[in-house]
Amino acid sequence: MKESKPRYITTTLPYVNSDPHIGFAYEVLQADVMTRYWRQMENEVFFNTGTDEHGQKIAQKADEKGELRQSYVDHYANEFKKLADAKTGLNLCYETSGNFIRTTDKAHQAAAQEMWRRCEAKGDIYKKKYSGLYCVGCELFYKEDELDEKKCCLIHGSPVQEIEEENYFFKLSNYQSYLEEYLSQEGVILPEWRRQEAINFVKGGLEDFSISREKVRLNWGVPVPGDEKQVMYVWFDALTSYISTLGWPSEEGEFEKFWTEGEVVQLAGKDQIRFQSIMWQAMLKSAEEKATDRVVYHGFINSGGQKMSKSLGNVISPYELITRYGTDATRYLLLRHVHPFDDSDITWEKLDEWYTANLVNGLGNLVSRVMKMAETHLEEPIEKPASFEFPAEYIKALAEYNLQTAADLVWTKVGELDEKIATTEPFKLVKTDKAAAIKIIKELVADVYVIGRLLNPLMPEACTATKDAVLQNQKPANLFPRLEK
RNA sequence: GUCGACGUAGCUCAGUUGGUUAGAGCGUAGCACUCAUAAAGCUAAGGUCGGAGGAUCGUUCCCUCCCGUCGACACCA
Repeated sequence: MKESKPRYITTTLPYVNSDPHIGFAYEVLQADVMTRYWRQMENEVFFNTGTDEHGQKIAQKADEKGELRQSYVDHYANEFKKLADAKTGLNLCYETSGNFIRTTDKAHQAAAQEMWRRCEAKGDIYKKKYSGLYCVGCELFYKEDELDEKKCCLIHGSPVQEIEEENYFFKLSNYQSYLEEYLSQEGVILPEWRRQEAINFVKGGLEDFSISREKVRLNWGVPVPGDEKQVMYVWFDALTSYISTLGWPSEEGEFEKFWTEGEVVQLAGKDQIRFQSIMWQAMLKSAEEKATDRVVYHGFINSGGQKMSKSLGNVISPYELITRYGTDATRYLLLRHVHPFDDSDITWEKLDEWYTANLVNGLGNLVSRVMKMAETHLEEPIEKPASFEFPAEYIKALAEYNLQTAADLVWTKVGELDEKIATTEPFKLVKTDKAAAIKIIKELVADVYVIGRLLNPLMPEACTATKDAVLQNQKPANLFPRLEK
C-alpha cells in the first residue's frame, strides 16, 4: 500500500519553565512513531517540534535566577533537544525529517508579526480596555475565585489591585459559524468525543481573547507591529510556530508542500482544545491559510493515582526511564502502556513488571531462543524476505493514531511464535528428523524478521538488532537485560 | 448547577447492531518441558459485568432512578 501525500506532524511546543515532562515525551514520541511509519509507507514527512520561550513565567524565572533571559531559554531549549538523542534520549528523527523551532528564533518572530498584520488587515484585531485584579508580587492578573476571602493573592498574601490596561483583542466572535462548520467535519479532532466537547464549547458562544500585554508589565515577547508599548501574549506567538517552522509567511517551498498541499496533523494534550482546535483555527482562517486537517489529543500520565507533582515526590521523568530501561524500552513502555487518548497511570512497580514480562521474557527471549536454534542448525542465513506490507490491523490502528493497538499487535505475534515453538518443538525434532526441523526453524526465523519489521516505527534499535541477527544468522547479545533485583 | 463520559476477574482493560458455560494481558498457584535472558507451554483459582426498577421470550449491552469516579463549561502552554 502506497500513499504519496506529504505529511506534516507537529507537537505542541513545551513551555520552557521546567525540565521535559513525561507527558511531552509521550507526545513527541507519538510524532516520531508516525513519522517513521509514514516514511516507511513512502510518504514525505515533516516532523516539527520545538520550544515556546516567551512570556511572563519564563521572564520571571530567569530574573529570579539572575540569569539573562536569552541564556536561560538557550539552556532549556537544549534540555529539550537532548530528548532526540539516540542513546540518552528517545531517538527522535526530526533532525533528518523536520525541524526544531524556537519561538525566540528571528524568523519565527517575524512570522508571528506577519500573522498579526494579516489578522489586523482582516479587521480581526482591536484595542480594548481591560480591567483585572493584579498582584504586583506575581506580576499576574487573577480572577476573584483564585484569591482568598480578603481578596489577597494566595502566594504573597498581599491585596491585589484593580488595574486597567489596554490590550489588543482577537475577534474570535467573528468565527463562530466558521468554527461550527470546521468542527462539524468528522476527523478534525481525535478522539471523537473531544470533538463534541469542542462543538459544545463553540455553541456556548465565543468571546474575543486578549493577544497582547503592556510592555511595562511584560517585556519578554514578540513586539506588536506598530505599537512599541505592547508585546504579543504567548499564544498568538507560539501558535504561529506551526507554520513559521515551514518558512511561512513564504507560501512556497515547504509551506506549500507540507501545509497547503499536505496532510496536516497536530498532537496536543487534552487541555489544549481551545487553543489548537478553536483559536488557532480562527487565526489561520483570518490569515487565509488552510486549516489543520486533524488534531489528536492525548490524555495525561499520572502516577500512583495522582497527578505527578514535585511536592508529592511522584514525578517520573523521561530521563529516569531511559536511564533505567534504555531508549527503546522506554519507547515501548510509553507506547504500549500509555493509553493514546485517556489518562494513564504508571508506577515504578508496574513499569518493572511490563519491562520484564514483555521485553525480557517476551520479545528479547523469543529472539534469543529462535536465533540460537538458527545459529546452531542452519548453515547460512535465510534468504532475506523480500516484499513486506504491514498487516491491515496495524495500518488501521495507526490510521486512528492508536499506537497502543499497533504495539499490541506485535506482542500478539510474539505470543504466537512462542506457542508455535512449544507445539512444533524443533529443538527435539532435530534429533529425529533434521530436515523437518530445519524447515520449521527457517519459518521461525522468517517470522522473527517480520516482527523486526513491525518494530521499525516503534522501536528502531530493536528493529535493527532483530533484523541484523536474522541476516547474519547469529544469536544477538541480550536485547533487554534483566533488571537487577 | 448544566452538559457528557465512565463504573466488567487482584491490576490494566476488550467486549461493534441484546441470544448458548462473560474474554485478554499481567499477577498468583500447580503441572510439565529444556531451544532461550531460571525464560517459554499447559492447567487452575478468581467476576451476582456499580445498585434498584422497567421494557423484552431473553441483556453486561436498551429505558428510568440512585450511588460512585472523572471531564467540559475560555485567557491554564
